[in-house]
Amino acid sequence: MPNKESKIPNSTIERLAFYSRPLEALLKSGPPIISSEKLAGLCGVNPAQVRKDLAYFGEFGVRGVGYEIRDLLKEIKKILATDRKWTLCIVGMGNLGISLIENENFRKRGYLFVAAFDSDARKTGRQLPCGLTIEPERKIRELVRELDIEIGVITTPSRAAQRVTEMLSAAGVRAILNFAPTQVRTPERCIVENVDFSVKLESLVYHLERLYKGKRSA
Amino acid sequence: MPNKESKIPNSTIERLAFYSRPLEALLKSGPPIISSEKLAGLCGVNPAQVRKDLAYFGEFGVRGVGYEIRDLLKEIKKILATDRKWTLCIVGMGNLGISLIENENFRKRGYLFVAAFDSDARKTGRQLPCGLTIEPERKIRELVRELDIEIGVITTPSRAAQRVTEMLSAAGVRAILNFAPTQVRTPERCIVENVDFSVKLESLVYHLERLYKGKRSA
DNA sequence: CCATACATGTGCATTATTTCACAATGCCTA
DNA sequence: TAGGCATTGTGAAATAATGCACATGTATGG
Repeated sequence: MPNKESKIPNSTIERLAFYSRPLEALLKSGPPIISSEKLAGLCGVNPAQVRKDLAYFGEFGVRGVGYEIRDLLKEIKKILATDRKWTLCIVGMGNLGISLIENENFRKRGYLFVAAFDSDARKTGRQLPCGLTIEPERKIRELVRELDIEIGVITTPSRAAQRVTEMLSAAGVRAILNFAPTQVRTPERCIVENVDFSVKLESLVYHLERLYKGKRSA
Repeated sequence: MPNKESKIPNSTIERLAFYSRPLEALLKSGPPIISSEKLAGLCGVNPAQVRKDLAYFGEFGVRGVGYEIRDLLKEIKKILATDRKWTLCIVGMGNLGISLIENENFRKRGYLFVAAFDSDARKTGRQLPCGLTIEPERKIRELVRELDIEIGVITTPSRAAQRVTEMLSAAGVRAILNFAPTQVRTPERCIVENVDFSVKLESLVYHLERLYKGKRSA
């Protein structure tokens, strides 16, 4: 693995994650080999794209044959660093927070929620179905260190997101997944990814609207 | 508005939605005017990008001055077609489904959930806090027509996503927002947007891992 | 009424990403 | 062991997105 990795598009990384979905499904019930063309078809992308994305990281296929699904999946997981466990905490135990922490998919993929926080005193102390107890926000610092938490997930209202970001990164969290529909600024070396549902919705209605009124522009 | 719109990048559309967040906040408590530089700063993008994104749709600013926040927001909403109400339904009333349907942000932005479906007979008939009753999936066809539902939101497990997509699009839904971590194929003229949390998480851990091991590649 | 300051709108260069198209290469069969 | 088939890996072309830099136009102050 040379330093070819210097400039890998972020979209490649997201696609790798994306490829792994159908691969996992095929692992159970499919043939042992898949071609870039088949995989591309399943993911709705171009076959050359699949090959190029993989080529950034090595040669995983066999010419004239294809990719062994089992191996390919293992390689992708190694690349993405999902071949190990990650410890997470979540801040903001509203409906969304609860749905994430109870979501089996995360656990299955090695993302372990080990702490849950909320600022609301009526919620703290309550035990969740997954076994965790909701802690007050002031314990963030202590627990992040004690439990060696690497990633923080924010599911608070927008107005709290910046404050929580600062608490988390000050406590030593290295990355943040932010569900609040607001841009958070991170001090120093802390990575953020935003997930904003309504941005997707708005992109959807934009396109919808153009379809209604005949696409009479071309 | 000429046919300049023929080839507008999708990223422009998503950014427009993105710009509207800080604008809404500023509307309440800020000055009435903003420059592309300020807005860009708030959104973490390049000022020229902001101007170019807007320029696809018209001239909304005043040279030497900036953009009037109130007007700009109105224009963006017009562009995105969020200046009107949209009717939605949701399929899959697990934790995630509930958190979406109860989310006030959607209602405030004009996205109205008017029906909720689930295939589980233990859930159907139950009334939600928002007032809706969970309906069985077989009523999708009937209710989509009756209530003139334009957008379907899928929060089912992966294995059900494709089936539900087909039911929705057959019933006449024009667009689908899919939260299941799987690629759905839409028959004909139905638009899909996917929201996949774990893809974001995996992109996050990829970058995290590279930071740990010194970025000794450049 | 002119000069100055400021910020937009935009042509163009730059950079990034995607796709094509084909040489390289491993499998299989005879 | 050679020849044919299939599919990868990859340079080079095409396409797309971003950012610069400046001409254009507006407001303001003397």
